Amino acid sequence: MNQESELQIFRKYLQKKGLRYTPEREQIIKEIFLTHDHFDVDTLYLRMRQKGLQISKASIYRLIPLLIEAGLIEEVFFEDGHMHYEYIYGHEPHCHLRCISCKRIEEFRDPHWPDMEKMLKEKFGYEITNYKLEVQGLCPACKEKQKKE
Amino acid sequence: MNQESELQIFRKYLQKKGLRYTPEREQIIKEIFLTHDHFDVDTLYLRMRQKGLQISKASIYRLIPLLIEAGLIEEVFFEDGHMHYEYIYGHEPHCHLRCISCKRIEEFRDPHWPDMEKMLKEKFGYEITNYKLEVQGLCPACKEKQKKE
DNA sequence: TAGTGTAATGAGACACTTTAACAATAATTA
DNA sequence: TAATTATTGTTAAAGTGTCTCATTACACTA
Repeated sequence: MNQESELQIFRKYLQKKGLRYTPEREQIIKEIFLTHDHFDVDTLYLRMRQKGLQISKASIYRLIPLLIEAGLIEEVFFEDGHMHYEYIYGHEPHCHLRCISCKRIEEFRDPHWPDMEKMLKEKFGYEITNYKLEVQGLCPACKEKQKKE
Repeated sequence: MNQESELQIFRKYLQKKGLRYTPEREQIIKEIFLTHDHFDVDTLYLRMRQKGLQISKASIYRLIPLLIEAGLIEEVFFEDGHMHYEYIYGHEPHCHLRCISCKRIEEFRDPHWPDMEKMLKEKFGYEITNYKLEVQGLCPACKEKQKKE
């Protein structure tokens, strides 16, 4: 791929803000970018500890708003008492379809989004920065299970 | 209007579940339905206290999942460390457009939702129960303000 | 009407996530 | 080198939401 790497993006962002690129931040970011998946602070923290990386939770919490502002990650939903995040840079924008029974999450593209964005810009005058579409329902498997009961 | 009242809906729901319709629950529900607006637990609690209605927070917290399951309210977004809810029964389904600067929230209809719902049913086999579309951006006023700076 | 079982309540304790304060440390700048 | 500023880990604190528990209210039956 010929797009800028996440680290480059982030270093530029820090530089612009007069902030520092520290070893701790690098380790956290690399860990996040390793899986390119949903994550939350606690599992990220534990995963790093298991690898022997000793980073305090506070540093993770402090890093998250920076990564969000740099456009690398995004809040996706609040569940089980804490926020879940998602790596987004270089990913196709997508929506979440979650089963209310088994909690499984599938991703899908919203083909209408470009139209919607245009409408919101024209009709409401907004400068759109991001959007989040979350659909809840029963997945096929859980639907079957409910029938049998 | 000739639709069932919220209280009727809720009483039916309780009956079906073998739960009880208590004065406390009635007071909370009436307070929620009074404004038909977004709310969170703490402000609802304080509002009731100011009116001299003494309801414990625990009762509000306990009631919320019931109201959600009865289809009367919905979680709308998590902000400032707590969840915000919205009365939905009898309301046109709508989406939220929020300004990241002034926090103002506007509502709009998503004309593409019926198509999307159909697609998700057919392509993913889901039985859809609800959807939440939240768009963030800069409102016209804040956009102007930023230009001047 | 009395008795029994279940649900609901308020109060407070509790668990948990996230933020803040602080002193120590590292990087940057003059 | 000295001064400044950002960052870190630790610890404390704030805040939300859940749980426990004793008590109360209700529904049902005898």
